Amino acid sequence: MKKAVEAPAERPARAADRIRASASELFYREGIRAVGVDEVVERAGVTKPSLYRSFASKDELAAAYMRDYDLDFWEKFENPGGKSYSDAREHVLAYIRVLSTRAVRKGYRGCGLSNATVEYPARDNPARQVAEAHKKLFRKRLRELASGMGARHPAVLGDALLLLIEGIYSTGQQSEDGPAQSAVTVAKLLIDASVAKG
Amino acid sequence: MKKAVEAPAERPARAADRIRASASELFYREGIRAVGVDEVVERAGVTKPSLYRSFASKDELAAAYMRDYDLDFWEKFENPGGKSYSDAREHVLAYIRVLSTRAVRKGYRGCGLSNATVEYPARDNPARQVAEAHKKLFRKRLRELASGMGARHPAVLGDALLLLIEGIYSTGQQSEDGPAQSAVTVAKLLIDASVAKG
DNA sequence: TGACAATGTTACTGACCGGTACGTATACAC
DNA sequence: GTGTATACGTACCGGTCAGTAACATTGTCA
Repeated sequence: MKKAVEAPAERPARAADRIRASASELFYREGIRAVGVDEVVERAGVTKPSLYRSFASKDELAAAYMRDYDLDFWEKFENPGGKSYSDAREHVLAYIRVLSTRAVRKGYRGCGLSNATVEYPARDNPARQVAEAHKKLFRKRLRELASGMGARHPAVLGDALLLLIEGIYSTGQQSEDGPAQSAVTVAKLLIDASVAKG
Repeated sequence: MKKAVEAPAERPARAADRIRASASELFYREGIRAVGVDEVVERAGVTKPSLYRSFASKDELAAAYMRDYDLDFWEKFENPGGKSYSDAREHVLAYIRVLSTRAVRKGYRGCGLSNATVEYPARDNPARQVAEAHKKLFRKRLRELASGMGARHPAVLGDALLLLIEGIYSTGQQSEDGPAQSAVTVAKLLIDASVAKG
């Protein structure tokens, strides 16, 4: 036997990676301030010094969480439900459909980036800075898609969609069966009213 | 001389009231978890035992903050800009106008109730419970106003307005000059598209 | 004057927080 | 083997957190 049949590609998983995964889950579910570094390392099955070898501080770990979240977001946004879309209208509607389905379910926690902005009002916080940069790009992307839909005022439709989506993030964690139920209908209304007919 | 010219109506201000005021300001501006009880009492100019004579715990103080915020909110919502409105459409638009003006300014911190929901995901948290109850009522009130506008589907228009407003709260604290700029335009679009013409 | 209520003063607790000094195990190089 | 680098753990630090015990002080009303 060469290498045994077990462990085909499962490397030991670096401590830093385990910590990132653990932090992402805990920070998202419970909030960043609510989770101590001890809890993060315990869940990761490592020890505290391992955390501080890879991350300068808890704030920097939070920033890493933001970057991971950002990456994950764009994957979900650009391929909602695992599919890719060429039509801008269908693209956005698909994202909102998937999102609002999640958002009316129990335990939904909204957008990790928006939540971090609530937890850290100070502009110089590393996590917040990642979140702010993300939101700026997201706004630009939505304007782009609004343009692709043929909106009379792409900036306005882009903003409208952004406000709607952030509204879903927010209300989704305030109650189950919240207004996110109506999100797809509202989005259609918004788009149709913004796109020149004929 | 009777009572001297000074102090016309400024009673000493009960410790509990000073604490409520101090907590409201600090909790709103910096977040509840970010502010310690020591900071609250110091700003109030009182001492810690005074806090715990009037409030059972920090969580209960936070709940009191939520109730104060709730009261303040309804005053602002029902009389936007200090005026009262009989027309539902004008009423909602006036609120959104005032809100979005605040929301594009530096240092805006969104809705204290929504923020508390982000900080405390656990359903049994006292502050969160007040916030959840508030949001339920707010949704109902918006549906009522949508009905007053003559919407074809008041539930949908109510939800649309709620999603929009929560979107303003959220994006307003993510950046200055955010999408809240477009909020009034979007609200008009939404209302006009939802109300039967003719 | 005396009694009561509200508040301040001081000092403390135990738990938890973020962060670190320092020792240890493994693996590969020579 | 011995050196060396990497990756990790044990044990601890000082500070801050929410919350409390015991007592002193004040103002008010009778």
